[in-house]
Amino acid sequence: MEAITPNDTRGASRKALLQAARDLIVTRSYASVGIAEICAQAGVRKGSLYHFFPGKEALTLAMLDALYADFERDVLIPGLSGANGLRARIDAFVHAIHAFEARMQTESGQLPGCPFGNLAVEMGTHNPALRQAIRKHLDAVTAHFRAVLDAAVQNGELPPETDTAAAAEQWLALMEGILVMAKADQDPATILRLGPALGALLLNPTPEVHHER
Amino acid sequence: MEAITPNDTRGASRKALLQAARDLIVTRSYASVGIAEICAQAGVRKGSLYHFFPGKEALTLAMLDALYADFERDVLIPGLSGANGLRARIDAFVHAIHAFEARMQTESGQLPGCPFGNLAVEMGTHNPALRQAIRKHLDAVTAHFRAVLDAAVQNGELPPETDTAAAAEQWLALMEGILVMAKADQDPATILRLGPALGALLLNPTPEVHHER
DNA sequence: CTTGCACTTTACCGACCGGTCAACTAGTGT
DNA sequence: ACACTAGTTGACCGGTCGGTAAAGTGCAAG
Repeated sequence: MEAITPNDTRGASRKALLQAARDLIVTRSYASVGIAEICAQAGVRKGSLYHFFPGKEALTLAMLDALYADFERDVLIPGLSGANGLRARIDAFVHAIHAFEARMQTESGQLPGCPFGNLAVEMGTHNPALRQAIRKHLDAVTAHFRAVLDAAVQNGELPPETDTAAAAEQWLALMEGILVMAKADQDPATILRLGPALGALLLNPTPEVHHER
Repeated sequence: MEAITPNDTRGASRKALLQAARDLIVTRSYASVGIAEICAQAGVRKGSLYHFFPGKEALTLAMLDALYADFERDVLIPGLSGANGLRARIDAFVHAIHAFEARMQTESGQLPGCPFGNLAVEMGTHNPALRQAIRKHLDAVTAHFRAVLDAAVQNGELPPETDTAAAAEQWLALMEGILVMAKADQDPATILRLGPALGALLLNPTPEVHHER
């Protein structure tokens, strides 16, 4: 018999490795965290890691998938769908991000910024596999933003000719930039201070857009 | 006799080390570049590096000072002061950044993004000395942006009640975000595609600003 | 009882990490 | 001629890196 009780110890080491990799890499960086440290934190021997994953990169890829799933469930969807109206949704999203970063700083002593943006910056120039995986997750975030903007167009809160795809991309870019600044400050207040810029960017009729992509 | 001819070989190794550190760290990352590699690229033995610098961190700090000086001279000042009018200056700045990133990609095969933002992201959570040095350089960039915005207020292009300090910070945040996205894409076209967001953000009367800093 | 398999454990690999050291070289001022 | 010094050199340090290999463990199906 098999797979009837998935909630036993089967896969416990695998999960512990994914969680340890997440905790360490998110709060520091890919290169500064070693296999040995991940194994120690997970309470697993190195050989077991290589039983479940071909190597550090594959472990990180799997960790990012799980991280995005949790981020979508815990931050993205609740933060964007709670309120009604575009401005309220943007504000709610900013506060959801602020709460996430502030909690991380309380728990780990560090304000991590955006885990995906961080990895994109660190590995963008010399690890194509990781870069493309991150790119996919960022596109998924953009799709959520666009859905919110499309709803605002439907409501008449934004003019019907709004290029919601372009605006969603700008939304993500500004959010990433805000988190870079907050990380440089190591201060979650930076998120609240810069947050209003999102409203200024998204609630105004965007001038001529060169739609090239 | 001394210091009458600073253009001889005195300090040549030091300069070569700074340049090698810049080339390697800017196109990759701090952690992925080793002392040995920097020395090899500079044509200098390891012992000499430790004659001029106490260690890797100090070398990086000095490299960042030189990098900011060049960036200010070659990109910031020409890009911001050339044209007249706020919109034209923003556009010129975007194109200056685009040109810089496109040239870097041609020369080194990699689109590096913002070197300061990159280091802030990589070291922000676990190297306070580097983080604070980067914070200073980012503040210096913000001051340049603010001067441009103040001139626009003087011209009447922006309303007199504009909070130029806040707007300059938003300008930097959005620029950093655009460069994160461009690095994730490894495509300079992303800078031009997202560039118009800067105009949308800065040329509109920013709504209520919680001035807390 | 035995075979097979998923998983674990431990010892080990060569390469590289940042950093140290003492000896040496060459140019300078006295 | 001499001493001083800034700069250079190459050998060396302990520690860590990501990754490998082989033996061992426990459990479940036949």
